[in-house]
Amino acid sequence: MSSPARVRFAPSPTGRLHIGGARTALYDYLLARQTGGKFVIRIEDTDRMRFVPGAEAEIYAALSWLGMEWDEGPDIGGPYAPYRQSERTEIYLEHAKMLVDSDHAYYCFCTAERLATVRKEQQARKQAPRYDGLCRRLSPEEALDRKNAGESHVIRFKTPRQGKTTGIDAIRGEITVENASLDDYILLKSDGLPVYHLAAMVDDHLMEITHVLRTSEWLPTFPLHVLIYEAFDWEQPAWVHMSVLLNPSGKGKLSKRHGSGGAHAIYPIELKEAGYMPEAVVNWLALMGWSYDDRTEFFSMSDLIGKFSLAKLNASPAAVNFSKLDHFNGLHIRSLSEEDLASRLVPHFYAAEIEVTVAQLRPIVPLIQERSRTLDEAVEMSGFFFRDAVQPDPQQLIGKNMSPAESAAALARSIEVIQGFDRLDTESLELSLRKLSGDLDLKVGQLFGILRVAVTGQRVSPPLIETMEILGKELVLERLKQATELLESSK
RNA sequence: GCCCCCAUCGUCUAGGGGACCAGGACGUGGCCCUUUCAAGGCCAAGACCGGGGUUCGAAUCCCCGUGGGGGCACCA
Repeated sequence: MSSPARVRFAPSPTGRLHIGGARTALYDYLLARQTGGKFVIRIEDTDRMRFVPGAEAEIYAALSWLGMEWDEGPDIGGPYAPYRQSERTEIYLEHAKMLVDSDHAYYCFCTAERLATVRKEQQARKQAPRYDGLCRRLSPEEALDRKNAGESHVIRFKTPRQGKTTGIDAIRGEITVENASLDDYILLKSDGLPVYHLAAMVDDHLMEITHVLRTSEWLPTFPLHVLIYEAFDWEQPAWVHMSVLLNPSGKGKLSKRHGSGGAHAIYPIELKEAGYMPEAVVNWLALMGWSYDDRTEFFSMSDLIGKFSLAKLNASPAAVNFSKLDHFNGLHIRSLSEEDLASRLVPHFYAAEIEVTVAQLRPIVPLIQERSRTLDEAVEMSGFFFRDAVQPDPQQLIGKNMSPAESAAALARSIEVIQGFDRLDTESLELSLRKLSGDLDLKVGQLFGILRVAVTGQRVSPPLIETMEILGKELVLERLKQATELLESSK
């Protein structure tokens, strides 16, 4: 184990937390827990225009649901508070001024309009859009005068015009760019608030972040960040640029909605509502861009904490595969205790307007645990247990290769057989019904199929005999009779 | 247009010069089991982007091409 890592998840509250962000947070969390370090949350809310109320709350909710507890953050504080960038504005201003004083940055008075014009001209000339350096040439005295006169200004980084800058990425090694390809990026906006390039660097340093995990979208400006650290004469953290998540088609960055036919949720909170379990989502997310070996794929959070390693992170982008999430969810459902599964099912039954208790659910859990891939699927399959009545499709009450009359007769004979029981017990009930199918010269599947639809109202259900036992003699007879009538009246 | 990154089955990946006529998983197809659906078991199809090097030897190293992704805001 390496020395304790201080890692931060630093989302901006501009929208909902999606699975890409959740995966970044997961790797942060794993690294922190594995090394006995700290997992901190920092909210990067320096963009007032894009601020979305409620976004921060959902970030917390999603991380909590996924099982990642943080050690420091805006809501719980910590030794490096405040953790919300909008509450740290003086710090950034102070640091921006430090860079001006050391000649690593300068005041710029260009208006947005001028910049737009310059950019347009450059693009027309097929040149890379970049600041033309007008204010970089101002003398410090003149700049200070204009600034003191109250002229609106920003602070720009004085990117070296010559040479190259190299940064070390933990996944890919050296990343080198020509400084000339970098811009004199704005560090502090005219509203006095910092931009990511300044705020994140300052905070990462001040908060003593040891590993910066972010997506590869930051690779192009990575050398700039290295330069900023150098300008402050700070020690570089370990830089880790993870690959981005792609749409299932492999075309383009993961976007809000997509789908071949149906759309899948890309927000953890929606996944939760759709019946996926946090353990499965974590397992699934962990494997998008990271792997352990050539065969192990089932991981609990504590497995991951033990086995995660930056060295096994993959540099190439990964297309999201939702059918694999279904698979993992099934795996995790099956790994739960029956008691646990029952209690997790309760809210999903409520969502389907079926009010049940864990105790009521307990007996049916063994019947559905092996055959459900999502919690919602389990509800769909077993909802009939708790509904007052079922509505079978008359067409489905007709057995395979059978006439309606033959089906009705089979139903009638089944009723007789069941009436002979004091209480339904699986062993003898199965024996009796199998015998009946022989007597009727039917295949077991034909008879059971009819009974299944009659009793559950569904073609797909848990095993028939066990289902009947749980339903009980009275209810089974009632539904069987109802089905018979349905068959008669639809002739 | 410029810059950066990436490149193994449809998808996620193992592989870091000989152990590879390339392994696992999802998905797909088939079979078995079977009261439906699952689960489980077995089997099958399915990939090293192309071209040059380096080397006795390249999926693995280098170069070029191509393809894909990302970035080029007073967003993050």
